[in-house]
Amino acid sequence: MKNRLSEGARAASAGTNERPTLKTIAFMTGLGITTVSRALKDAPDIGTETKERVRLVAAQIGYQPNRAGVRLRTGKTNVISLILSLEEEIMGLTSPMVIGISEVLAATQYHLVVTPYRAQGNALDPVRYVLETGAADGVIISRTEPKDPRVALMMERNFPFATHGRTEMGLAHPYHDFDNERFAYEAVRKLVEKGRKRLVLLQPPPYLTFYLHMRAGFERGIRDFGATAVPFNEVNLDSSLVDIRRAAENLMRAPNAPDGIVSGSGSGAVALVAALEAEGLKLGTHIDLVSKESHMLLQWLRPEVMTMREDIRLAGHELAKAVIARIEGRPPEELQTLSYPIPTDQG
Amino acid sequence: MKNRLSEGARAASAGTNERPTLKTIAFMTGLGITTVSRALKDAPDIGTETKERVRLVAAQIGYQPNRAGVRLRTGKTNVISLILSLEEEIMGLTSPMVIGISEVLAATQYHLVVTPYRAQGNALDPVRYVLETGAADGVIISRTEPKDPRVALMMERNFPFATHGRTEMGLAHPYHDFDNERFAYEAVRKLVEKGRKRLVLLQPPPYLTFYLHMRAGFERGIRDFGATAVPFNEVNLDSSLVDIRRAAENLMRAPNAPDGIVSGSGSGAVALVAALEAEGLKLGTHIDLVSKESHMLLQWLRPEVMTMREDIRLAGHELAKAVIARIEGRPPEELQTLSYPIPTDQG
DNA sequence: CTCTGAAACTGTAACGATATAGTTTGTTTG
DNA sequence: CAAACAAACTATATCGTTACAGTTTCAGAG
Repeated sequence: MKNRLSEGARAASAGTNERPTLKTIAFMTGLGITTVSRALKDAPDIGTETKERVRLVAAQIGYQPNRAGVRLRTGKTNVISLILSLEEEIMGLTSPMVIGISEVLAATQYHLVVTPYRAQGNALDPVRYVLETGAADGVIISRTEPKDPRVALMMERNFPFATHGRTEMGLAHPYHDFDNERFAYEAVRKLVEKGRKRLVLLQPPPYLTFYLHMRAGFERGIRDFGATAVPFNEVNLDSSLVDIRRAAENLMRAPNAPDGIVSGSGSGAVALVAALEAEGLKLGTHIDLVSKESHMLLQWLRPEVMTMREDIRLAGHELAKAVIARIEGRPPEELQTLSYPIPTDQG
Repeated sequence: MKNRLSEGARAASAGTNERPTLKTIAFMTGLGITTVSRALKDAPDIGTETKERVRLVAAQIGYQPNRAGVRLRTGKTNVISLILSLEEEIMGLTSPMVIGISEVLAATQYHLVVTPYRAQGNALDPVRYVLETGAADGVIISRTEPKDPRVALMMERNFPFATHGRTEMGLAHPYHDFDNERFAYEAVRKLVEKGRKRLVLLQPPPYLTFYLHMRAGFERGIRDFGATAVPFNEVNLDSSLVDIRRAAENLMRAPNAPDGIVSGSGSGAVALVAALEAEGLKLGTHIDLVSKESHMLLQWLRPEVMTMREDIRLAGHELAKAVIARIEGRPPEELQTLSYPIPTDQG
């Protein structure tokens, strides 16, 4: 008894600057540490009035559970890991994604840890790291492949995660995706409405799932609206802007050059525009361009380009909510969302 | 003895999937847990051959210290916290900054945690959070003010941090900054060389340190090169693009409109360009524009705009290296770096 | 042959939290 | 009135690591 009292006194009296722990509250309320812990968890075997008192004191002294203590004892990290490709910079998707996720996590106990990997070939490494070290309670990945080994691994281990992009493995998992099929289909429609017939798609690298979607939408559009697809496989959305520009310049000089282009990203469209103009072609006159974009810059500098917005920040919101729901045990089927191209006002 | 043996056996034999701990290694080598811990730390009271053996076994079974254990015992989190404004999205600085920091941290034991805050007025909250909960070993902040309360607080507590941007408090702390004075000075020089005389600056919000720098460079340029400064205080770099555009349109319609503009950011320049063109002005003919930019879009779509690059990814590198060095005890004076505007080839 | 000291190793407690298995108190019941 | 039970609370052990204070062993000194 005397023992506990003096320990408690130390915990409480250091006062001014020491961080309060359960022991501090236990001393202040005269209760046991276990009781305090259980009271704060609203356990059924603690008296109502006691819970009240404990909560009051805890709030008063600004108690916040020590994360290391909880993590060591329970394994719960209260961390969500965003695994991202360092190459993703090119697309500039990182900012709004990080911000979107942060906005949701800010209202929870979760922290966001960014775990990068260098090349597409190493995409599995950070996932393995998280699984092996238990570094997070949940993971968000992007750039999914139809048969994605990361998804396979996490499903097998029953580890909570959400993907930006879908897979095709017959496994239900949480995801958020942009409807690239629809985007490409509508893009073709717009071009054909402008009288364009020979169309090109600046597409994602072929191993990513959304390549399939965008390609499918493009081809469905070609069929439905009666246009012709011109091949353009020398570069893709992961290529450098310089390479895209060069390839596009060659394309436009070739016989049977296209008169309409669909670009899967805003930065890709910038390179395309540069190429077209270098070749002396005028947007809206000789050729038309429809592009997806996630910021507004293209819209402002080249209003002739028809754009459809993809809201990456929203994607961050959805993905964060999905992982958390998954951690809380909600079934994956309920955690799948799709967002649709937002048509931009044409000026 | 028998007791330890059986515990060790459990630790080791679970084998296939349990994560190895010091206990596992202790059992495998026949040593005590303390010895293993000290051996891995290369303590002087452990035999050379023993260290060798321990290291070998540890590597073999892929031992990685449990972060929660270390953190609970020592207080060392192995976390760097990047504190960022959710408003920063506008400028699109977040992507390359996060990536730059990640690239440096990847080679260390540190994880990157992103801690956001909503409005400029709440900038102190996340810093307090980190200090109070010991959530990180070091902090990176941006958008510094001349008298920055965050800097004051962390200096007072002797907490390791680095700032993106300088302060003016007579306190030496690690920072990385872009030389905005030089940028604005050179920008004015370029404009005057083009024959422009009446110049405007789209500047940062006045409470940030780099407002002072950019303003000083601009005014020094005005004096040295013999031009006139036209006031433009209705908007700043934090304003929405729509507001900047509207303000710029008004400005151009006013009597004594400027014939040269310096823009402190690429996205600001986009809004300015849109305004100029809406007013029927042609870049390079009626007016000239010099802008800082961190990506390449402006360069590609409006080569008439003279740009100077700011390498944010490099800033991330420098900041990450600086906090870590500070954590390791290096004096702040040695951890201050400046980067200079990178002139872009004009096409 | 004892003593000293260095080298090499180890047991114990503690960091803060929680799961588990209690204990205490008081009330109900047969 | 004893037995049974529920309500409210608590001691102990544990997660993995490290600081601290030992212990053991052996070589060399006296």
